[in-house]
Amino acid sequence: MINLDYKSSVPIYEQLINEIIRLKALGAISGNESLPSVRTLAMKLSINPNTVQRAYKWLEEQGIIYIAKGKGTFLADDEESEKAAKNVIKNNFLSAAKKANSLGLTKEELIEIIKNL
Amino acid sequence: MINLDYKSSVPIYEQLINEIIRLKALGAISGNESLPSVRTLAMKLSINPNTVQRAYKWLEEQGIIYIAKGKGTFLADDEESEKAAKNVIKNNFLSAAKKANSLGLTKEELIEIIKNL
Amino acid sequence: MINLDYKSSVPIYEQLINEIIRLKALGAISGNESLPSVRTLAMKLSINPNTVQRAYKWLEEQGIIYIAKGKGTFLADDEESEKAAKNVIKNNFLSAAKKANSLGLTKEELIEIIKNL
Amino acid sequence: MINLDYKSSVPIYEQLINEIIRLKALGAISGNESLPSVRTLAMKLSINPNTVQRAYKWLEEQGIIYIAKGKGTFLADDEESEKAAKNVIKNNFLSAAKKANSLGLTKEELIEIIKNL
DNA sequence: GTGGTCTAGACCACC
DNA sequence: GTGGTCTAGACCACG
Repeated sequence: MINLDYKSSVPIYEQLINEIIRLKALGAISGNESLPSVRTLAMKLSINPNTVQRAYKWLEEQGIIYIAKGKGTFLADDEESEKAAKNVIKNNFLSAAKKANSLGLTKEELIEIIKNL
Repeated sequence: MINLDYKSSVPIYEQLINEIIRLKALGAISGNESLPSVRTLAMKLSINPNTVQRAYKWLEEQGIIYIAKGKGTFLADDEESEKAAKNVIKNNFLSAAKKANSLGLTKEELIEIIKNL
Repeated sequence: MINLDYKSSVPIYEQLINEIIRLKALGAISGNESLPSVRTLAMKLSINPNTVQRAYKWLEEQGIIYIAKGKGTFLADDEESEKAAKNVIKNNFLSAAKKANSLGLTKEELIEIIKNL
Repeated sequence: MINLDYKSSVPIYEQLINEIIRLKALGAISGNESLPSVRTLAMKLSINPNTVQRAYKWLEEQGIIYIAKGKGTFLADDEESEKAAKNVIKNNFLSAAKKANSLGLTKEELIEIIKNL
């Protein structure tokens, strides 16, 4: 199930990207399974088709999904897709960690925070 | 030394906030020391005074600096300033960690990333 | 109806904040209703969009309204909004009461004043 | 003893006014007693003489002190001074109460706040 | 269309 | 001199 927070300052298209990655990580959707069409998903979520398109496009650029014109949109091959998604997430987390570290938090403090998640 | 990337999508005032926190963490500026005036810093960085002021105001709201109208802007007492800054940084890092975790990275994977920083 | 005193020493954005809270308290606007766009309100009040935005941003930080980028600005859910607004007002009144008390007015005198409002 | 908070957003001259009224209310200084000269007080508090002057001037306008040229500055006649000071404080508190009331707090809520001071 | 950021430059209060 | 507010008007990201 895709959850969006329309009040959040995080752009909807970004939330949508995260939700799709999250559902994949949970196993709720899996390799080569087809995703709803842009229009269908937009209607279901009451959002603008452009917004869905934007999310799909980004996911395709990262190799997480692939778009077969005229046929539909699909999760990429399991292994490849998995790797691509993890890479994106790792990089985001990495830069957040680097930033916190450069701003004065030690590695030990960072690890402590994670343990208490 | 303050470095800004004028082309970045990260707002300048936000970069400026980070830079000031970073300089404090490095010990380049410390307790109760005065910061450049809004106008002076704006000229030095070739940005608008309003942008500097926005950064200063935010830092004051967080308790990292304090502003004495008509006199100038100063770092808060070391202890207080330190605590306020750490809080901000921790919260930022915490939400990044939560996100990565919800998107499928385990705590162990996160810790591994930090160790390799 | 929003009333501003352009000659007052009270900043316009602050007056605007108060007016919006007041209209909410009066029930003139209520839960999840949309507020005028930044530009529209600025034109109606003959003030600068930046000034409206500053008020909106502050109200959002307090949880009284929420801002959906690209869509508009809305009152928060009734309950949440109510609580946030009361908090702000209480704090303001509290500091005024503390001040009057420290300057020599007894609690009884303060209560007397309120009864005669 | 006069206490000023140089970090506060409240202007120094206003804090000084409050402190003098407070000391009078506490009985630490009383009727027709002389106040320090502008210069002396400015030096003692490490502030600008203009700032002291401004506070004295305002207090005189309100009838709380009187300035005898060449002789010094004095608290006004006890009764008169008392009344003038109370008036100022009452008016300030009154407008704060009115504001809170118009923004949605009932008289009962206001009284409750005062009881818990 | 919406809000978010930024510039250029003005005027004010405070010290 | 300092910071605080405001205007006029630009450009951008988002839906």
